[in-house]
Amino acid sequence: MKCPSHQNFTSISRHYRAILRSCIRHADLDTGEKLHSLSITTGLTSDPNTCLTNALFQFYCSFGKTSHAHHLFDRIPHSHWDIVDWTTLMTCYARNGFPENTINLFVEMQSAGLRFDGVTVMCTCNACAKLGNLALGAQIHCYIIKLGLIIGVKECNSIMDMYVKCRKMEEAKRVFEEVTERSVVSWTVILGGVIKWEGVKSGWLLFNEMPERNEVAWTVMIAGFVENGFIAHAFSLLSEMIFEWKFNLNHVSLCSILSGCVQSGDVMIGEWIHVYALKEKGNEINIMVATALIDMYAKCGRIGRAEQVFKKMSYRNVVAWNSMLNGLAVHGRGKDVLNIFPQMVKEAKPDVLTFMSVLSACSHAGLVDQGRYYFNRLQSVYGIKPTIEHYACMVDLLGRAGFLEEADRLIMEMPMLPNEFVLGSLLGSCHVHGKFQLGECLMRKLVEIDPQNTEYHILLSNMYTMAGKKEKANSLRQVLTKKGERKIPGVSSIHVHGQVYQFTSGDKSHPQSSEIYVMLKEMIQRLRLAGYIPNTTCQNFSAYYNGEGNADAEEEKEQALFSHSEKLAICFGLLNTKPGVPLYIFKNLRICQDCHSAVKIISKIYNREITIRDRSRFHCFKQGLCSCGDHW
DNA sequence: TTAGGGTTAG
Repeated sequence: MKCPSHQNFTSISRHYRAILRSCIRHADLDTGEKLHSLSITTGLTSDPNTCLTNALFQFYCSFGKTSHAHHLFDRIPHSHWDIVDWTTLMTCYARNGFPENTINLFVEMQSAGLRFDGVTVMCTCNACAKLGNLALGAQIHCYIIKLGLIIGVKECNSIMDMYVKCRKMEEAKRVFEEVTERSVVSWTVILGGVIKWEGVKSGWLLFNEMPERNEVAWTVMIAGFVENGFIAHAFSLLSEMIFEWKFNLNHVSLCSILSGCVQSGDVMIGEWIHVYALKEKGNEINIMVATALIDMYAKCGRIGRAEQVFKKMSYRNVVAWNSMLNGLAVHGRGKDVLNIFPQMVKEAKPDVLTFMSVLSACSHAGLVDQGRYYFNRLQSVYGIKPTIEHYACMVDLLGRAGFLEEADRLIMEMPMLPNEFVLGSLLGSCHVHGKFQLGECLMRKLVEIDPQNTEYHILLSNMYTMAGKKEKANSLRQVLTKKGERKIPGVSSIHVHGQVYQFTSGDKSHPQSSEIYVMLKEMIQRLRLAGYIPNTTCQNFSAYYNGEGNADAEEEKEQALFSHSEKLAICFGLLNTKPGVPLYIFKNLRICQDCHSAVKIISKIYNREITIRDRSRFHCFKQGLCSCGDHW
């Protein structure tokens, strides 16, 4: 090919830049990339002085292609770098999930002696907010005050947001007070913080004080109600926003509200959002909304609905696949995860999270060989360096299945130091499989790593109790008494007719309490007739914590078991729903062994499907069986 | 270049 003359270069380069600007405007990544290839083959970009490099850099930044953008940034001669180039790359990193790179660039920029401007403040504070990096955020704020720099409302808003995300409400409010011309964004930043850190009720008072409210403010308020289980309020606000104020929900609002549903476990609002999204967009829902729907349905116990949404998607990226795989994994559908995984490989490149779902699916379903198979191929076949989370999944898988020595060996071979999740998981397995020596050794290490956590003492003490080693169990109790620490109380929530009801162990605060306890008594009788034997082996600590000092009496232990929060929630559900209606319960801790076997029988004798989401997974009880197949 | 609400885990 004949080499174009310099004049040609300049004119072609000008055309290319115009096309790239148009690609940005029309979200046309494909054409821009083709143009980039063409510019390389024709030698247009060989001269780094050309403005084309800068245009390509801007182009990749606008599409969030961080590595391409950074490569081009490096190709711009350093003498040509200006503050716009720096902040464009920093914003690109902050927006696309790499806020630590934004911070690194900020530090680099400072050491290069460049002064920062308002945009630098905004994107760096945004990165600090995302990372919870209060130290740097506050430092930038102090620097601005010290130098007496005059900044506008936008910069103030990002500083406020940084404080809000770092849970420094007083500082955020102080900045808010100082802003003379507050915008709707200033108010919304504070609103979000108040809802999160001071409660949804305080947020509601503030929302009503706001001089102006746009769709973001409405979305924040609604999501706040949904997250906190105020479903009726959320519904009335949603209809006011849409029908009276004529606001639309965009894909961000939809995702935000769906994420609230996941927090509170409410599926009613989630279904409403699903219908809205279908009405707006027909059959093709935005990929992020569809992914949020999959996550919401899966985490609200409706795995079948999640699968329906997933199957209807015409294009599925790695995030969509991960949501589906994770949903199936927490529902104990390990075999399905392994069955659809080859399909995923054809459609998207599996990442770190994919394998966490695959390995935890194997773990929850007891598929040891398959787990080993994928773990051994992580690096060699999929090019993924195993993280500590992968090791934790693997230790969990091996430990649950009784391969404790293999799990222990794996911990020794790990290239990083084990954390409390890895060791805690193995201690749990020692508890199940009665391995004292290993258990004792693990607990010593765990106490060093995480001295505040009392769960490990409880586990080990229960192990001693089960083995009849009362002295050792008692000495551990004394350690806890000295420390004065208390166990996190178990709370179960149940959704009935769009309302959330919460129960703690032995709870008598509900207005229907007497009815609930009558129901409970009757239920225990029916359970006993059906062959249920209370499992009090792990009960000594609960009774102890309930303040029942003479907890040795078997009957007291049984009573404590009977009033576990999930049993109370089930009684409430049975009393307040029609026969055959499935019950959905959410628990903050792991379901105990006794409740697990009791609920299996309850599902049969009351002919109800009962789904319990505990801290780590779902248990769907149906006709005397649990979907976890007792692997948990 | 332009602040606030957003999808996968822990």
